[in-house]
Amino acid sequence: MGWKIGEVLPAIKQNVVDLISEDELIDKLRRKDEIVVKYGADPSRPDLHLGHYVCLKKLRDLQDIGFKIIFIVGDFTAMIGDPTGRSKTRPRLTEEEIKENAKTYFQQVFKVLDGEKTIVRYNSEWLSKLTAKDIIEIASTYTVARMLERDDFAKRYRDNIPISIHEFLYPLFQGYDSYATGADIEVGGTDQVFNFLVARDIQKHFGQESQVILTVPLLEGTDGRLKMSKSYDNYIGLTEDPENIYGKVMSIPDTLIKKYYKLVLYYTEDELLKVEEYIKKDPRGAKAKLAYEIVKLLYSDKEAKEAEEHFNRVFREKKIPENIPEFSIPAEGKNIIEIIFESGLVNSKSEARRLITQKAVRVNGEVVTNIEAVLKPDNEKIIKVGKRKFLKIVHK
RNA sequence: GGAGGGGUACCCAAGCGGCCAAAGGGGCCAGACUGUAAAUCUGGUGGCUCAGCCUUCGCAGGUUCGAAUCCUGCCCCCUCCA
Repeated sequence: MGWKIGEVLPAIKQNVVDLISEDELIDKLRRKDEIVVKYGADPSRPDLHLGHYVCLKKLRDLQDIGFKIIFIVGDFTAMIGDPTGRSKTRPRLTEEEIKENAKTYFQQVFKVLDGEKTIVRYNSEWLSKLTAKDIIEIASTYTVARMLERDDFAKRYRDNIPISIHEFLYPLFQGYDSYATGADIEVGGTDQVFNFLVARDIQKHFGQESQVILTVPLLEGTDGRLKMSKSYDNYIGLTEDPENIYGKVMSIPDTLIKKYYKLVLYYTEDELLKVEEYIKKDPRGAKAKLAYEIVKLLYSDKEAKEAEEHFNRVFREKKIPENIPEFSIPAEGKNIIEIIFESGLVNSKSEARRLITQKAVRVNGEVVTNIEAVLKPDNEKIIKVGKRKFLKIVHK
């Protein structure tokens, strides 16, 4: 069949940071009819966010070109548990939990990738069969000095923060995954370059052609500083409801607007020039359009419209939202603190008390100042806590 | 294996017998100002039956009227030597 390199290459390179190396890629395209693309996923965290989307989108590009996507679920490492960092041991997952996570995982993944054409493999298939002898052979391909080149290892070593021996094994096993699947290309975020390079050496060691590395930029989260991640709580989840996605996009700093247009909406350079003008003229408008388009991308035009209407209603016009969770109280009434605690709006009664003291709680628009206040379900009452938590009081 | 240093709240980090629910910073929450932007200012940030009480300073005991602070044992981390 043969690839039209002139057409394929620009598509491959769009929104890519590292391509190691272009020559090798071209060489592979010339020689091979089937190009295997590997993507590794961590099943211990099944919630995907926009940061993952950037990567998945790139995989989709490659899938549309006609490459074969192999999606590897890292169930083996998830079962062992990877205590990266100081004292936090990652949860060890059982087989059932992994299967369960994988299910929700792929519901999200196949919003972007074509499920029919994607091959899913679990790395326990081959990793659990390795013998001590095999593992020593794999480990011998790398030196401690080279391992310490990895950014986070280097930093921890320098700062006297412990590094466990087995942590050195993970990059090696990831590399072995590439060998086991015969990967021609591996795709991931820029923070993966080191691991991907290890894979090249391991493939070579076992007499296989080295994979080409393709990395996409990391997307900063809603705080505008750190990469989007669940543990920084700055993420926009792919399965969050439209209202939340819209709201969260609206809360990103202006400096990020263009990047989101580029990486999530895949605007071309020409289009981005226009976006830049738009941002300069009307930053809020540019961001609202971004929020709209992202919801549309993940859901539909209809839901994007609704999310926008909801947002404008609640945050611009300061009106109450259309759908408010209800909480029933008995006819004789109930203390305000108990209401907002028991309904789950806050985590403790102390917190409820604090918020009232800070004038953050309103009933029908009136600031509540009295901690002792008792509400009765006689007429319609809407409680508002902070900027975005609402509760409707109903009779039991 | 030997010698020394260290484990404090979400994170970093002070405290080293009572005035410590524990300084300071970051983060986070709330309020003001806004465009749910940035910047800035203010307050808050263990729990509860909240002017009081209860639980927290690696874990378990002990000394004391009283311990995060002193003693003993254990666990973990770091550095140097081997």
